[in-house]
Amino acid sequence: MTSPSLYWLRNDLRLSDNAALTAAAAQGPVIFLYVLDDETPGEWKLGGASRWWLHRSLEALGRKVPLTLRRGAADKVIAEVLAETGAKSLHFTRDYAPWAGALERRVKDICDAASVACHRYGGFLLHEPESIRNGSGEPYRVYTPFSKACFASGEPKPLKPVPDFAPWKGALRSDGLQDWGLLPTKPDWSGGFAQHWTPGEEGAAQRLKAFIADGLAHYADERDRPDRDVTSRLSPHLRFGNISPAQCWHAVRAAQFKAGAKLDKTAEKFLKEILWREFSYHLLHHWPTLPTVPFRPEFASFPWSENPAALKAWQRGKTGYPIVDAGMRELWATGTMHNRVRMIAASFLIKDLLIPWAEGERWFWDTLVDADIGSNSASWQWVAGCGADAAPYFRIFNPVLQGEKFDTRGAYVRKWVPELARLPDQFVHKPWEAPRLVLETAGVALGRNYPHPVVDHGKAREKALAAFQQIKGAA
DNA sequence: TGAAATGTTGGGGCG
DNA sequence: ACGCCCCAACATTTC
Repeated sequence: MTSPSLYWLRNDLRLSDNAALTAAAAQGPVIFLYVLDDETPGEWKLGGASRWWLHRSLEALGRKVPLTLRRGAADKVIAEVLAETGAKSLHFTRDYAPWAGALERRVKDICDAASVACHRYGGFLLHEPESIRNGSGEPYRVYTPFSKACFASGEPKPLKPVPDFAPWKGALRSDGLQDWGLLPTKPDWSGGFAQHWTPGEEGAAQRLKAFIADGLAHYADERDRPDRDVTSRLSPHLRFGNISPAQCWHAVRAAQFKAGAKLDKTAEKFLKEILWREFSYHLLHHWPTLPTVPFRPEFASFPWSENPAALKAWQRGKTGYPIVDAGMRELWATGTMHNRVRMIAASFLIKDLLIPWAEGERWFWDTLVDADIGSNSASWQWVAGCGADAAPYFRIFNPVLQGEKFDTRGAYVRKWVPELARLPDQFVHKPWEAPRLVLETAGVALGRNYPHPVVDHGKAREKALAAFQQIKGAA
């Protein structure tokens, strides 16, 4: 009888374009093992929204293949399963989190000791972080040359179809998915999530198809508009590997090719966003302290504020700045936030409230369904001005102007901040400027059913610039 | 993948 | 008719 091959599922919860599964299937009957690992040292335990997505993804995958679910430190669990099954090979997709390298080395040692062939594959990224280097052999610290190097390295490899595989028939203990408690109970805040998302491989494929049909043509022009619906919303699918970046890339290229030159600009724009994800992981891999330590060392002495009340107002969408509050409420209700609004809300936390970026990073980690250790930390550092190739610190968003520019008629604000829905366009991004009568007519009572601004943006901006002066020249 | 402050220009009102 | 001023509109610089 052929001995089974062990396929360790990680952030690759799909069957198609999956190098690890393809190789495992070629070796023998496949054991599909997923380990819920809250124990590996140094790891960031999954946040609440991510756990919801994980549950739904595993549920979807479990309808197609028999899953073995175990809980514990992944290396220990793998050792157990190898011993229980006599599997002779292990296959997995590599991960780039700061704690993952050591874990993968321990797994390799376990395999070596048990004479099991250990195989590691890429696929979570288009380019392995080691493979993209600048002229002097260093990792890139600037996005634009990085992205050019990616484009220059050619198109991603052809996609792998779902392999023929035979699930292993041996008896193997598995936890019940329900018993993992990944879904919220008291209270169950996930109602809005189910309306917005279909986690899993099928959902990802449908989302990609819908994006190419409905969003891509306007992506370049309207991707910054939260009142439109042109973004791909693929990020959580990519985060958990419901889809691979190569699948997204090839599908967009195919649509571009089919449309003649018509989609060239907009397709390029989308591919560049995929490359921001690559860049984030490139940085994370080469600078593994990215989640906690400012990339630019002078920011270590930045005079941040302690302000628990303001932090809470931000988290709950009660800052009194409509575009910020709309974003934070969208996040709470759906597990996502439009990209432009993420920048505005993050800038507000960091620069208007002077709260450390890591507080925002932590909140997003818990509330975003696409919370991702690479993109999350790189993006927070980017907004804070302390990251690699970051926005300059003094680029401080004005939440009113940003709202007026990108949510021109306030449709996005009205959707997520219904207490402002009846304000005229002119005041929907700055209710404090509306005359008393206008507020009354719209049913807005500032300080009662919608907060006064927690800070005055003009003064907050001055304060932020002064704080920045304190670290200028420091290192 | 900004915003605000400051500088420059040019058309029109007006003495 | 001409110069002067005002001030949008646009451009540049600074944070």
